Amino acid sequence: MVKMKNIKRRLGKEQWAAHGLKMLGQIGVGSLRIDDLCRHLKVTKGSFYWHFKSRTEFLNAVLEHWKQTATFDIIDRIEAKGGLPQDKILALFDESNSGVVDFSAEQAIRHWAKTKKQAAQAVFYIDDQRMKFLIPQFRALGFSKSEAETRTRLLYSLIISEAIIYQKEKPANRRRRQRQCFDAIVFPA
Amino acid sequence: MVKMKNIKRRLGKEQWAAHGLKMLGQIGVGSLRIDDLCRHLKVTKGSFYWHFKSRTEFLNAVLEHWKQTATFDIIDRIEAKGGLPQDKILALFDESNSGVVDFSAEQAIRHWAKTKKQAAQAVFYIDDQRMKFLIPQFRALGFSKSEAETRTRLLYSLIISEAIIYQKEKPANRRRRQRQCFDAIVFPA
DNA sequence: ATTTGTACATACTATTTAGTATGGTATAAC
DNA sequence: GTTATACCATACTAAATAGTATGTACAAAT
Repeated sequence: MVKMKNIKRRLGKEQWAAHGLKMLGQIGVGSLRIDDLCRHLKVTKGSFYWHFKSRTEFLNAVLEHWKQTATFDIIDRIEAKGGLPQDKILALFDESNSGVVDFSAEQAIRHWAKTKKQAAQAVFYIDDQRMKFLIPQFRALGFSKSEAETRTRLLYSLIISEAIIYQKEKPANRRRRQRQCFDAIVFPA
Repeated sequence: MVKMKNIKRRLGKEQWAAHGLKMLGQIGVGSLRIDDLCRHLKVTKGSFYWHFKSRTEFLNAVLEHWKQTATFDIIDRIEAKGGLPQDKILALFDESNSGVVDFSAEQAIRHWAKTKKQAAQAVFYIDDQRMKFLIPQFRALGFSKSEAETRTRLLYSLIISEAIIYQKEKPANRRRRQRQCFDAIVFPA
């Protein structure tokens, strides 16, 4: 009754948010113009301002969408799949770099967090959630509490950096290099 | 018509670039407005457009300033000081996190690199320079070529992440945590 | 003291942009 | 069918913004 199917042409809030997140990742908050967004979605501002009362409200929706898709959904998928601790760790690492999930907005949002408190809170919360997921996996591998925290930090730093540092490598080379870094963290000699 | 009563200090290109870089780190390229920059420097656009023929040209100058201050100057200082390999590595790590050098623009520029080819080239070049500095230090510590590259990557990822991941820790705690990560990379058990 | 070149102010234009007002259209519910 | 609601277009306004034109102030060299 309440739920309504989305037919091709007409857009819902989620689709606006999804496209907003995509643009955010490409050009950043400061450059995100409503006109451009509308042009990209082939609609006009009349539509935009029906869904959102302001640019700010829209950006908040984008932020929520990011929290959901770039963290909760990923962790849910991994937990549902199950497996050994090292498999879960590897799964998180892979999802972050295989383009399955769009990590291009990470950078933009982290920078955005410097000026917007809401973005800062979201980023802090998300970092915490992701690391809280990783720590028990390392503990299950036999690392001490302190060691598990350190290894989590190292791996999380690697994940973030891989999403941020510009690479010119061929995919195969990159994967081999990433694997070496991964092993150095998860399976220290 | 109004006479100038106050003697103001006049600005050079470097000072414009330095303030530009500072603003860039705070708000990002997309939000960097010339009017704001002028207001911040307490001058008007007449001055700005005397030094730079356009916003784009100004941003290029900012980029050059970043390359100089955030990389070349740092490496020069460390090399001048000398010391053991592990000391140089630690020095680079410390300079990146101790607020001695303003790393706040790193994020902004890396994101900027997604849309501006010149920024992308600069970032790639700078990453390469920094890692090229680190690799020989690890080799001097006895690591194999492959191992040295992996450890360099891990440390560099840590450096970038520490500059990007929002922290709420007390400085003392943070330094201890960083030290543990550092040791895990440089002095593996 | 006059000239020269650097640095800045003031006042303007053209364009872009967020947001509004209002009317139209497609779809689901009746 | 008709109606209600969700979605979108058109046409505006006011403010912001990049860039220009022109005149002024100051310091150093001549």
